[in-house]
Amino acid sequence: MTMDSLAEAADVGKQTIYRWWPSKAAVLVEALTERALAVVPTPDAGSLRADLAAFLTDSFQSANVASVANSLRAVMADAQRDPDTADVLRQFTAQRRQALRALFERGRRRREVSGTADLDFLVDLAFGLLWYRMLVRNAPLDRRVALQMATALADQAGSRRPQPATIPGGAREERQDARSGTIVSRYISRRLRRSPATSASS
Amino acid sequence: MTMDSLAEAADVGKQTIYRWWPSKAAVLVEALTERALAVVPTPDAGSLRADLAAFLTDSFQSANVASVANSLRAVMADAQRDPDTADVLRQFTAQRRQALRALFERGRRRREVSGTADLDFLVDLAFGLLWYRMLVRNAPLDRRVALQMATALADQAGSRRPQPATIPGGAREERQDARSGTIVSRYISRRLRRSPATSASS
DNA sequence: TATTGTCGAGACCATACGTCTCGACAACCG
DNA sequence: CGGTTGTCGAGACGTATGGTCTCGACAATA
Repeated sequence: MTMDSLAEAADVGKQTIYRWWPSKAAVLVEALTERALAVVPTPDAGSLRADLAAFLTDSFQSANVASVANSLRAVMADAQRDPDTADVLRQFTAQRRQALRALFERGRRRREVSGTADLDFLVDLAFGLLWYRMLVRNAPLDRRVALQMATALADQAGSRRPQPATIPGGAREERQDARSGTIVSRYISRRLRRSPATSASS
Repeated sequence: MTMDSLAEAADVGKQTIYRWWPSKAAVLVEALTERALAVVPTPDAGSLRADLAAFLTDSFQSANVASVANSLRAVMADAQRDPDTADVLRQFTAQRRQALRALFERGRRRREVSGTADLDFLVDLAFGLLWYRMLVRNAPLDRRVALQMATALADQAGSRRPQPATIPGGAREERQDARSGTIVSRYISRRLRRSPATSASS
């Protein structure tokens, strides 16, 4: 997924790509957005579970197409280093979350979703598993899992359990470490100080 | 999170780090593993939900410490480019999943978990949301969310709903695209062919 | 005092994003 | 028909970063 290989595959100069798009992430996300909108529509399937099953089946199937998954993985990786890429990724994921959230809101109008259900939480459950398995590659993302997810989400959405109240003093921001250095540099110092010969020198 | 900055922060030469660890990912994961084992124990809290609440509260809290989250994000990003880093990350996540899975298995002995519950699915729900919010940074990972997750997981684990059968022809492997090039290079070609002046040249 | 092994420092190589330059070519204009 | 302008493909270049290599310094030991 390098820009050189993309330019060569598209038979254009690298500079031409940068003439029309501001960054690598912009191109990837634009192509992915177009595909997502084309492939994963949200017709009314009659029930919340059926809506979810259709959306998730299509989404999971896209995650099984190598070049789609590779593009998503590349954007996610770059987003961890470049704030601009992170912004682009956030816009893309917000759009995808909104598409799924709309299904829950439709279900709410059908009285299939309880008034206390936390839709953001449920949406992130779905995309969380999708991204986790796509990034870690520890388990498949097949149709069975999509249906399982649809059932679990519809079940949770309908349950009338009260949500826990927001804790007043809850730490929302990332806390910077108190002591100097990161946990890693401190770990390195400590590990080397204590008889480095016993270290994991595999 | 560059190796130069880590070496400087630890007051050692870069080569010294590479003398005792095979790669950057190895150092990060070793430090993270030590911290995870030290900070997130798994005592028996009496019930499945209480066990989950303790584990998830601690895990989410760690994800709110900047240097821990940054290290995890760096390993995840590098794993998408380097197969060796991917292996190290898979070992780390497998260990974390096993720790959480053990809580469900304890719950199963307590008859709090139904025999048909898919523990791998439930475990990936939890870590999926944790990683998703840590990587995308779209919503907080506070104690309220941890408790919400504990409730939802305990609920799903106890439900006696039959799991969908595995689809026989389910595509487990990533399919390589049929046509040549990736969806991105094809998108670039198409977009530039059709009046590039109308493109998103923001 | 001489030998040996590890250390810190920094040069070095490879990769990849993004920029800059240059010659070619097509469209348009006088 | 010939000149101007703007975009194109190709590729050199700058920068950042992971990982390797080299070298002088120093500590332990005989």
